[in-house]
Parts: sequence; C-alpha cells; structure tokens
Amino acid sequence: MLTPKQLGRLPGTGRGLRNASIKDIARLAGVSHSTVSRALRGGVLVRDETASRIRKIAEEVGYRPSAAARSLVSGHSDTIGVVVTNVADPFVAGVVRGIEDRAEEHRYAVFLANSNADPDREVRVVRAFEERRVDGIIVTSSRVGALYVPVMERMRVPIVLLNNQHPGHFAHSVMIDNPKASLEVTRHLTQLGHRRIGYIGDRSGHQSDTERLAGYRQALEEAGIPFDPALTIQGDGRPEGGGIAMTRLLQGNRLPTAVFCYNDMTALGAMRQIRLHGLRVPHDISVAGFDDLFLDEYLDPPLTTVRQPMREMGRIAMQTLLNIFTGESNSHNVRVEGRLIVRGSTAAPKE
Amino acid sequence: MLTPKQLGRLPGTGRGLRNASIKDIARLAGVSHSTVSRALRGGVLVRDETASRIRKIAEEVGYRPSAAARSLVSGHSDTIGVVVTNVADPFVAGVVRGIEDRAEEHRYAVFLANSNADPDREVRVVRAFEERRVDGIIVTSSRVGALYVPVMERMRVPIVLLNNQHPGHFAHSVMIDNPKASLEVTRHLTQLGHRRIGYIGDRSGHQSDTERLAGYRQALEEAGIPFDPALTIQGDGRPEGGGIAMTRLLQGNRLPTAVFCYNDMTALGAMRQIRLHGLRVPHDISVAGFDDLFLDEYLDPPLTTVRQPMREMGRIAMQTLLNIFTGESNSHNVRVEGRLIVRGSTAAPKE
DNA sequence: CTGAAAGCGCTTACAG
DNA sequence: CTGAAAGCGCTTACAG
Repeated sequence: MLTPKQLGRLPGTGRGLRNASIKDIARLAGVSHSTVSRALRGGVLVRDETASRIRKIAEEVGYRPSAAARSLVSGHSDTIGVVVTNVADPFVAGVVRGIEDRAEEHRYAVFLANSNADPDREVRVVRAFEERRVDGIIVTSSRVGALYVPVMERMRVPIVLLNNQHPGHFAHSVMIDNPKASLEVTRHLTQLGHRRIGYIGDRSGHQSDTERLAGYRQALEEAGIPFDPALTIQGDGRPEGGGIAMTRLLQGNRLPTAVFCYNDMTALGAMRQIRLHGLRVPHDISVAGFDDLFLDEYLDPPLTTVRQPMREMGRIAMQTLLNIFTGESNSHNVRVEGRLIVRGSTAAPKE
Repeated sequence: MLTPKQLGRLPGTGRGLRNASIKDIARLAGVSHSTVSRALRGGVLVRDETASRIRKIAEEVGYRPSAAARSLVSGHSDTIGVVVTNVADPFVAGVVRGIEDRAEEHRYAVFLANSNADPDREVRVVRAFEERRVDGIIVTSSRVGALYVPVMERMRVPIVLLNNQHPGHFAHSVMIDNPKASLEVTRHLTQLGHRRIGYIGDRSGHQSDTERLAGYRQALEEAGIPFDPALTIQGDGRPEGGGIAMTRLLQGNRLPTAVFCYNDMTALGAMRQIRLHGLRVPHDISVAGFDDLFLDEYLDPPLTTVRQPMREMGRIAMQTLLNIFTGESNSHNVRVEGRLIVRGSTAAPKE
C-alpha cells in the first residue's frame, strides 16, 4: 500500500488510470506530439481538420495539460499565491474577492494558503508558493512583514504586502490610512461629547495598531482631552482578546463612556462583555470598530466602524503585481482611505 | 513591456534574477548536478563534506527547488486542492482548519480556491487544480455535486465532497447528518411549546436543504403538528436571503412563533428583519440556525443552533484522501452527527 | 561516493 | 502545415 509520494503515479480512483499526455494523443491521432501541442494551444499552424480531430480525441480521453510541464518550459505558472493570516477573518474574504476580480481578467489562477497568524507557518507557506513558481505573492496582514525586507533582496517572485503589521518599508504594499481613519472615528466620539474614550488595540508592536493608536491620540488632543494610559489596553485582534480587554476596562475605577476597538472582531468581544456586565450599547458605553465586516449590520446594535475598501484593496494589490510583471512599477506603496460608517453602536454619553 | 506570460522568465524584482537551478549550484560546487540533487534531497550516497558544501551554496544563492520539475518526474505534487464556495463563510474556515491539521501531519501543502458558489467557476477551479496535478481535491458545499458523478468515472485525481448540495451518491463524501440534526432542533422548538414553526431554507433542490426540511417535517409530525406550506420559504443560504424570507413570513396572516433557519447566516438576516419589524427574539419569535459559526455567541441574543463539527469534518475529508492514496479505501461515505446547542435565541412562546 | 544518461510532459525554433 | 530535436529542472537507475 503506497501513497502517491511513494508510488509516483496515482492509480486514479482505483481504476489504474494515468493522465493522458500529448504523446498518447499523438499516437491515437497518428501525428507527432508537436502537432498535438500546437493544435491544443493556439491552433495556429495546424490544418483545421487535423486540429479538430486532435481536440476531439483529447476531449475523449479527458486530457488535462500538465501545468508543471508547461510552466517548466514557459517559465511562468499563471498563478498568484495569496497568503492569508486566517481564512476565518471576513476581512480577508473581501480582499480575496478583489484580487480575484483583477486576476480573472488577466487569466491568472488565484490560490490561497493559510498562515494562521503563525510567523513560521507564514514563511513556510511563502516558500511553498515560491517552489511552485507562482508568478506573484500577496500577503495579507502579515505578522512578519519586516522579515521580507532582506528576503526581498534576492526574491525571485514579487511580493505585495497588504496591511502588513510590522514597521518598515517594502517595495510593494497596499495599506489603509490608519492614522487618518482612526482620527475620524475617535473624532466622531469626541464630537458626540465623549471625554473618557478607551482604546482596545491589537497585540503591540504591529504597525496597524501603532498607527491606529496614534490617530486616536491625535483626536483626543484636538479635543483637549488628556491621554489616559489606563484607557488603552491590548487585545489580540479577535473577539476573545477584545472581551478580555473590555473586562479590564470595566473593572477600572472610572468607566469609559466609549471604546474604540482596533477592529470589528475585537469590538464583537467587547460588546459581548458589556452586555454580560449588564450594561447596554450605546446607552452606557458606545463602541466603534474598524473594517466594516459584513456582519456589522447584523449586530444589535449595528456597529459603527471604518469601512476598509477591502475589495478595492485586493484589486490594487493584484494590479500592483500586474504592473510589476509589465515592468511598469518597481516600487509601489499605496495608501487607501477608510470611511467612517456611523451605525447604532455609538451615541452621545448619558446626561 | 512584457508580462511573465509573454516574457517567459521573470526578471525578479527588477534585479534581473532568475531562479538558480541545480546546474548552477553544480557549477559553483564543481560537481555534477546529480550529486547536487542527491545532496539536497536525502543526503544519502553523498560524502558528508560534499553534501554540506553543496547545501551551503544552495543556501547562499537562495535556491528553491522547482516543484514543477520535481512533480514532473515524481508524478505527485504533495499538494491538496480545496475548493470552497465562499471564503467569507465562517463554516469553510473551520473545515479548512481540520484539513490542514491532517495535511500538515503528512506534509501535504493545502491550497484553496474560491468558487463563489458559481457552478461554472467551480468546474474551472477544479480543472485548474487537476492541471496542476494536485494529489487530491476536497470540494466543500458543492453546488454542482451531481456533475462529479460522470467526471469521477475517468477522474485521475480523487475528489472528496464535503456537505455537497446535490442529490446523488459519490465515491467519497463527508456529510453532516442533516435529517437527524434538524429533527433535534425542531423538536427542541416543539418541546418549548411552539406550534407554528417556520422553516427558511436554502435555494431549493440542494440535498442539504431537502434533508433539513425532512427533519423539520418529521419533528412536526412527531408533535402532531400539521405541515403548513405557507411557513416554508426559500432563502439563499446568506443573510440577505434570510432577511427577505423572514419579511415574507412576517407579512403572512398568522405569524410563526419560531423559525428554524437553514443555516446561521440565514438566521442572521432573519433576526435582523424581526428587529426591524419591532419584534424581539426570542420574546416574540424564537430563531434557531445551523452550523454554530464562531459569531453565534456574540449575537444578542446568542443563537441556538446545531453544531457541525467542522474541524473534525475537515480532518475526516483529508483522512479519506489519505486512505485513497494508500489504497485502503475505494469508496467512503461518512455521516457525522450534529449537536444541538441551545442559546438565548429560543424560548417558550408567549403565554 | 560520483557522474553520464534517460526521461517526466510540455513548447518552440528549425527544417522541410 | 508537419515532424524531429532540443531543452525547461529535476530524479533515478546504471556504471564506474
């Protein structure tokens, strides 16, 4: 009993089939394999009758060209690899849609791989893509962005980072304008009259988190509110971390009247804790997030947030890759604007 | 300005690099490329000193073996392709985790591709995987399951379907026991005292939907409640469709006191519409879903549902593939059990 | 322990 | 319009 690894050729579904090659078809059609190749590709330089006979046979035997063989000679795979931190995050779903939009237009296949926010895994996954000779790689919300700087130096396959989490500059990146967007959300809260506003962040050290905190602080400053470190607590970018952080805020001696969360997933956990403590959103505490996940409007109350143009960001990332391919771009750092979406989770503070 | 497609070899990040091959390393090390190949693979049959010198050089030049070349000779790619209807669906995220658990143990790489619930796309994506000679394919929530029956006949690469949506039998599949799980949810509602229970389904014709409807009807029968077709409405498996269907139920002449939804995404939309109509869950209408998505417990009220052991299902699907590889299995249809999770969205009807 | 050779499945000049 | 030949980057018997 051998695995494909040991056996070499798969026996099909127990039927002992192997993949038909152009040689098999050539034999069946009584022509050379070169002719089969031509007929199956462009169809140029082959007599119509011959070509259609070949195509018919190929169809009959269920011929599938080997991308491996093809890419070996062509030097490209017409494939883009996308590394996502977590398929479960609705944010990546939006981004992936955008990547696919553009990729499909240009006939690239898009494959995803999960890093599960594990830096080691992220590196392994990027390597797996490289070995399969994808033409380009897009890494979303990388946890090890900085690592790419030296790697890029001799990287054969172009990499575009999307909302990378580590400080540093990259040849190619697409990022949301975090400071500005955070400034706007927080300003929205100060304008509602809030003076004690909490911030629940991501794990520290990540660029997005640092930038969102900066925007938050700037809004406070604008409003003449002194920064209170006790109101800034780390989360982990997920509901669990948001919940734990919120609990700590609720145990403080003076409650915030509003909380700005690093992202919507964090806000999800925070809102739940607020409810579990017998308080109401936004009556007792206003909550705002970041991302505009599809589920925001299905929450009760619906979540105020910053819309990241996820699909657009995915499109831009893919377009950047396409530009690199054509040589039109050697370095490209794009900042996109977020947009404040006010929903029911934020309101003026009580009295 | 050429794309990789036209150009053949990528110029790297503008640095004119091409991928180093074992020949390049052989030249640098002053040995034959066969020796390089051996040193880089097992390391057997090569003098230690030679091997380590070769590995050092490979490291220096940033050598990445070509999976294409390797798989061409070995006949396998050590890669599994997973087709998902929608990366945005948290259900697939759970399944993918399970697939990865098992795949990682056996050193298979896992790549995902999106079908966006579009049958044409699904077929194209499966084909893309076949051409890249993945060793196996797992298709989740397929919309075109039936299509695989003839295809499987001459399929070279084994396919495992997970919760396929179309009637028919497949060589390999993993499915939740829909009738039983639905029976239990609906029974939960009848036992709470509900007599007018609605069902919001998926698009019709899908196997899962048919089976869940059957379980629902059986529970009604058990409780001596006549089936009322007016209470069964089609959705689309997403919040939008759930909302539209709920609206129709709310416009009926006699409101249901409880609604069982095809899945949690559907329930999400239904609950929102209930709120928008000024009614409360579960006070006015109880709502139950199916899947147990991570977000269920973050809803207000948290959603009663059936837990699908998504991760476990993913593991089983991958294990099925592994069994096919070793020849231990030629046909394998697994039914897994769901589990009722009672949360706050269901309660006894008013008086 | 090492090298030369054949071959995996394709594409693509080069001849005819 | 068609075929023979070379070659993409690797692995693996086969000789030494």
